Amino acid sequence: MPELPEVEATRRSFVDQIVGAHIVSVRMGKPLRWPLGCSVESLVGRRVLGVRRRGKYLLLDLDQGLLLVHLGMSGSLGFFKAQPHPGAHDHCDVHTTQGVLRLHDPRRFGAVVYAAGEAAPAAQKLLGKLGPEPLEAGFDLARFHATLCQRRVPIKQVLLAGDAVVGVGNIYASEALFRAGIRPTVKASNLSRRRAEVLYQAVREVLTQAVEKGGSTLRNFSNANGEVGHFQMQANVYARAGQPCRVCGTLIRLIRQGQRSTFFCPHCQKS
DNA sequence: AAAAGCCCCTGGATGC
DNA sequence: TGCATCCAGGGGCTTT
Repeated sequence: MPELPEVEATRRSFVDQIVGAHIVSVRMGKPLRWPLGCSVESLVGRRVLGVRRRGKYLLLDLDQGLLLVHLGMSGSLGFFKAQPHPGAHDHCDVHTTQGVLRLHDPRRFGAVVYAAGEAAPAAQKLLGKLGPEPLEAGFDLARFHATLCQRRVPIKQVLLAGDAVVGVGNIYASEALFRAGIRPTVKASNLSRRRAEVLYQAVREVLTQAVEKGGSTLRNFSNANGEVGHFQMQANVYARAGQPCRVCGTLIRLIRQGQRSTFFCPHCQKS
């Protein structure tokens, strides 16, 4: 369940260690969600110029092309100075002159994809339809509200869809709606401009706090240095069904929306 | 164009 | 103790 905060925490945990490194070799394990899109040999000798994040994707900029990394829902990256023996769920090792970047992903919903450039079809297929970044200046309230107005489905599902805003997954959608005092079942197009603004701010605040806490570690997420996140300790609703709301004491409820669980407080999120 | 459902995968929890 | 079943869910894809 890596969402924006977990992906950003991961990025920060290894960017300084890998920048400037040259790729020595690449080992792929079992098939991931998508094929690499190039031969491993063709990556040898390339230099890592930087690591960026777009939504839940990490972009490793190379001196020629880039690697798109997605953690899926069970993926995590590790950066090791010495080469560790690969385990059963280590499906991609990028050996560099400064260490080994490893993707560990038991469920293999993750992916490592090569693209010749950000505008290349391989990259555009994954990045082309992504909405605005919530923590950047380009996240525009008017545009956010306009997108909500077009959607007749529950607001929770719009937050997950990735066109109004990127990086919000199942945990932070529930948390942001709690913070905004909005019931997850409300039709997105029914939200007033004022309530859209409250939600817009709530999304930014929740994600910002989560990034500061290093993300959430519910099962086994850790950043590239093996450090876990701590935001789950302050989750108000996620995974708290049947427990009292931290604000009003009402029992947190669990419902299903689009085959996913949603948590909310019936009292704090009346409509 | 929007919406709903499918499907990829495996570890962990639950039930008998 | 063991086996079957269910659930977790990101997100592209297909179908309605």
